[in-house]
Amino acid sequence: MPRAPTTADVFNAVAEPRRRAILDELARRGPRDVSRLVRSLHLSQPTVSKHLGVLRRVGLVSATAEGRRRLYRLNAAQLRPMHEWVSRFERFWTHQLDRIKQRAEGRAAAHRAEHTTRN
Amino acid sequence: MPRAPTTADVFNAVAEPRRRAILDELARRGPRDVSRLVRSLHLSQPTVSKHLGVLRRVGLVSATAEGRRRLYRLNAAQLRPMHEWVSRFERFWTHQLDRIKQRAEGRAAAHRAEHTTRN
DNA sequence: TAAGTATATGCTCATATGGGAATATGTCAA
DNA sequence: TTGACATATTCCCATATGAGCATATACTTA
Repeated sequence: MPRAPTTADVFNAVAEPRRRAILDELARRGPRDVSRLVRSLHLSQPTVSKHLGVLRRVGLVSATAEGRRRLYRLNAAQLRPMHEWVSRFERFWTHQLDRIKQRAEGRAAAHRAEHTTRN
Repeated sequence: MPRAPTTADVFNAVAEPRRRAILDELARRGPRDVSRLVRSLHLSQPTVSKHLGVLRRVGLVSATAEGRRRLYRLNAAQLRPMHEWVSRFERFWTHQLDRIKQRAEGRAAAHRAEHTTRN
């Protein structure tokens, strides 16, 4: 079974640096039309449109026709599951205690490894 | 310029569901060797090894030789930049106030687009 | 209606991916 | 040593991607 259709989920959509750039831009400056994004991100128009297409498909942005231009607006709520997923790991670098525990485990394993075998 | 080598960064590494599963497992149960992961995740051994390879390359896990098996251990700190990036969007779904503000910005921008310059 | 502007799409190309199967490598046990 | 186990790597294949270019679409304005 080859790779699954990727750009169909938020994690993959956001894995593309330029798509993150687009989201950043929309978050910072509010709704923007395509040409404006093209100018601020220094990308070709088709490239921007395609990335916006991916973001739209996963619901991270929505577009409203505004004459012949299209206003894209951030729909950040779709990032929530991702935020929740990463947040589950927050404790690993936040709490001193966990850091210590983790290091201790590390040492134990290293110690074990050192003595069980000779490499 | 075709696509950039992807699995070279954390965002991409984590875009793969099975790789997230591996990280989840390591986070929940602590260090694990490959066969154990193979069994709990119901994936083939080569598949697991390959995914671990990607995770290792981006620093999300580290391995210590433990006899003929290899103990993989989570290195969640690498997720921090990602956590920080997503967190910047947290306000969009957390605070009622921001939600309202966002809509207001949206309207303002729409208004501007309609009335200001023609590109 | 005919240009002109703003966006979206289609096509092609080079490359990345992930899985499966087979195999290499390294390690332990008898 | 030899054979069993644990893990990594290689090869092949089908498919996904992203970029550039050209073109289709839509709306707007002269």
